[in-house]
Parts: sequence; structure tokens; C-alpha cells
Amino acid sequence: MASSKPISIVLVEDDQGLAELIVERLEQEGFALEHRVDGREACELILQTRPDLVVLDIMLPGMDGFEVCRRIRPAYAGPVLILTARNEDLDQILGLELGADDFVVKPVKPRVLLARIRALLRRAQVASERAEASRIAVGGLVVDAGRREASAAHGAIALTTIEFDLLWYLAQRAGQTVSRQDLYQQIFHYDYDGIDRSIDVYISRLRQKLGDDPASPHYIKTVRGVGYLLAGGMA
Amino acid sequence: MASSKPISIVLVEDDQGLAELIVERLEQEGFALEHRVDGREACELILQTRPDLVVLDIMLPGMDGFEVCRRIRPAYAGPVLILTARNEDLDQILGLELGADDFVVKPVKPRVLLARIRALLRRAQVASERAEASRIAVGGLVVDAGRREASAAHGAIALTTIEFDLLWYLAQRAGQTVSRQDLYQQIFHYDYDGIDRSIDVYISRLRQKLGDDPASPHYIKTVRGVGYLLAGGMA
DNA sequence: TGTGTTTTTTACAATCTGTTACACAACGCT
DNA sequence: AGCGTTGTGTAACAGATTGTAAAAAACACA
Repeated sequence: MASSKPISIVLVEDDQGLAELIVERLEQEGFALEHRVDGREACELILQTRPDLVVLDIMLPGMDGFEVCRRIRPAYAGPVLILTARNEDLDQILGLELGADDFVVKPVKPRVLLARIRALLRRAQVASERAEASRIAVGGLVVDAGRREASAAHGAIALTTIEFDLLWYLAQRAGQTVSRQDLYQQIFHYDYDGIDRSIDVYISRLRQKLGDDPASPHYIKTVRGVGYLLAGGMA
Repeated sequence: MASSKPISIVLVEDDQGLAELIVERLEQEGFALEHRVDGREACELILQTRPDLVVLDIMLPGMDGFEVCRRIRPAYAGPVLILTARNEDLDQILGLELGADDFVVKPVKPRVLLARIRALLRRAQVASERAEASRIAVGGLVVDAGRREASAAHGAIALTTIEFDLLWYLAQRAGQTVSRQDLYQQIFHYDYDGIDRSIDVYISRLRQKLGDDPASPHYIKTVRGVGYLLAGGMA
């Protein structure tokens, strides 16, 4: 646990007494704390410094916690822990799906908060070790490995296991042609016999689900004699 | 949670005779004991395995009990019971505030030790129900181990024992595919025979309660040929 | 003991996978 | 352009896997 750089946490809380209590305890535990009272300032700080975790009070002057969460979420992937005074807020937190990872109801005991923080950090650790990236965006298409689904402008698209694996593999190599052999190896884990047409069938089904016309495809292009390629890349 | 799993205790004690006595008696009571003589080794073991309780002698070769306590405390939140030979040590224990939760003066009678252990575990239980990561928020869903229920935008959802255990296990691994085998092992505590369909039935009921459509599920996705996955991860 | 709930089993329906067949498109050659 | 050859798209089907209703068994509790 004792790594070179201390774990950084941004605390957004307008109650000075509580904030001090929390800061003191967490620093004592070896975390590097930054404390902000104002929501707008906090947003900036979070987006600039990318802390390992954010602790966010809902009731704030200027910009409330919900808004802060919404604002940082697109660009900040770390865990967010919400502090809330009233139980009623839970409905909102859930309803808004604003991407909080946990929440603690006030009054907060430092020990409780600490335990939650540790749990979140552990989860985040696991999540970040697990993959290069769990989400790839390419040409208006988002492929999400955590949810095993793709999203286009229309909305989420449910994919079967093989469909997803295929698309994921293509997405990781967006912009380059991927051979049938490669795809076959990847999907079935043994060599391509040169006869099997199943890859073509899955591609066909994928195109159907993505709303792609094979004659002039938006996403999955055919490379005759070789394989396929997912449009995108930065070429 | 898993009431079937035995309570784990790490004993750090260099007196072999006493150690054996304690180990024997506690194992007889159904606890899972790990015994270490060396302080440094003990530290490692504790931090790695996170036992439910630690019994720690003060007089140790290598690293003394005080030091062990200080070292593990930042990362280990469970109860620590100190064994001490001399009455004088009490001052130190109390004065240093090193975070021990109770202490027993040698010579130790196993019956006394047992009673203290039980008392500590009871206390820790209460504390952990409030504090420990007994709740996981993932993609608009909150799974609460304290209440053994889930909440979505609609509100709280009552779950049966198995339904909850299943969901909890999945929630802890949100974003990863979990095999049927794994789930079966976790729920029934013996190996999957490859025929039993009960996991599928529970998943079905969970989806029903969560309001999830299996054809394009929001929460629990099917990974054909393998198992299931709860959509999520961080961010 | 009776009543309501949860667990487990079973059977059948729905969906997904992998194959094949055939239609069509692209290419090469004359 | 005409023709054969090769490659790709996809409908259709059989087998495998998963979804779920329903019945039976086990359990909980008044």
C-alpha cells in the first residue's frame, strides 16, 4: 500500500468544521488532501489535477454536487463518493444516474468515511489493472467492455457474446485491416481452415444491428481477399 | 453474508507451548487460525489476508508487537487483541494509543481469551455493519449488504437470500464476466455439475425484480457459454 | 398444524451458434 | 462486353445454450 506517491483526494464540502475533521483524519492516514468549498472551483481543480478520488457534498454554494458530478464525469473517470445530509436525496442520486460510485449519509463518522474510501480505491485499483481501456470510441460508435455493449447515435445496442468480442477486437484495431485468419483465431481460439464462413455471418449480423449497409458501410468495411476493418483511426 | 466461511484469526506469539494451546482451543471452536512467530512475517500475512481478528504478543523476536500494530493499523481496520506478560506494559499500550482494541495479561487462560475474542468480534461486527464496504453503487443500482437489498431508480427492491448473495457477488465484480462455475461455487459451496440450471433461474428472477429485459439487459448481461456479468466498472 | 415464502427441479420456449446453400459482386481474362 | 472464377452477403436450418413458467419440496413462522 505504501507507494511512492501518496493517494490524492479532493474534498468538496462547505461546512468548515466537518471539512477540517475529515481533512485531518485523512491526512493522518497518509492521503494527500485538497479541500474546496465552492463547486465551480472544485470542478476546475478536479479536471486539472485528476485526483485518485473525489469526496463531494451535495449541498454547496454556487454549484451543487449533482452539477459538479455531471460536469466532471465526461472527463474524469475516477471514483466519486457523495456526501448527503438527507436520505431523500438517494432517490435523486439513483434517478439521475449521475455516476457516483458510493455515498455516505451525514452525519459522517471519519472511520466510516475512511472505510468507504478504502473500498472505493480498492475497486478502482482492480478496475484500472483490468484493462488498457474498457471503452473505445470510434467514429460515432462507442464500444464498452464493462457493459459489453455498443452505443451509436440511436442508443445502446445489445450484442451477443461473439458479436461483442468481434466488434471489440475490431475497435481495438480501428483503422487497420484485420484478416479473417486473425479474427477467427481471436474468436474461436484455433486456426482458420480457409473454408469456414462464420466470421462473415457474424459481420453480417453486426452490420445489421449497427444499421450498416454493406454496399456502402459506415462502420465495418470489407477488404476483399483479406478481411474487415472498422472505420475510424486517426489516419 | 457468507456465514458458512469460518472466522479467521491470526495469532502472533513466539512461545510455542502457549501458541499450540491457543491454536488448538480456538480451532476446536471453529475459528480458522494462522500462527506466526516472527513479527515481520505476521505483518505481511495480516495485510495480505485481512483476517477477522489479530491476537498479538508484545514480546517478539525481530519486530515487537507495538511495531506490528503501528505497521498494520493504517491498512487493517479489524480488531487487534494484545497479549502482554507484564503489567507495566499496560501504561505503554494505553499511552501510545496504538490502536489495540483489547488486551489480556499473561498467563492466559484459553477460556478468558476465548471470551474476549468473542466480545471483540461482536463489537467489530456492529462496527463493520455500519462502516465496511457494505454497499456498492454501480450504474444506477445500489447493492446494500447491510440491508441485504438493492435499490434502483424505482426504489428499494426486496431480495431473497440467494438472490442477494448472487447480486452481491456480481456487484463486487462489476464489469467482469463471472462464470457459472464460480457463481455456483459461491452460492452452493460445492462444485458445479454442469447440469444444474438453478443459477439461470435465480438470474431470471433477479432480472425480473430489477426490471431488466434479458433481450437487452441494463444490468445483468449474459455471456453465452460462460456465465453472466453485471454492467458497470468505474465511470 | 396450517399458511405463506423460498428453494429446487423440470419441461418447454426463445435465442444464439455454427453450417450450408445459393445469390450476387468483384475481378481477370479474352 | 462476355465469360468464368473467386470472394462476399445472407437466408435458412439444426443443434446447443439460455430463459422462464410452473410444480414440487423444503423451510419459516404464527
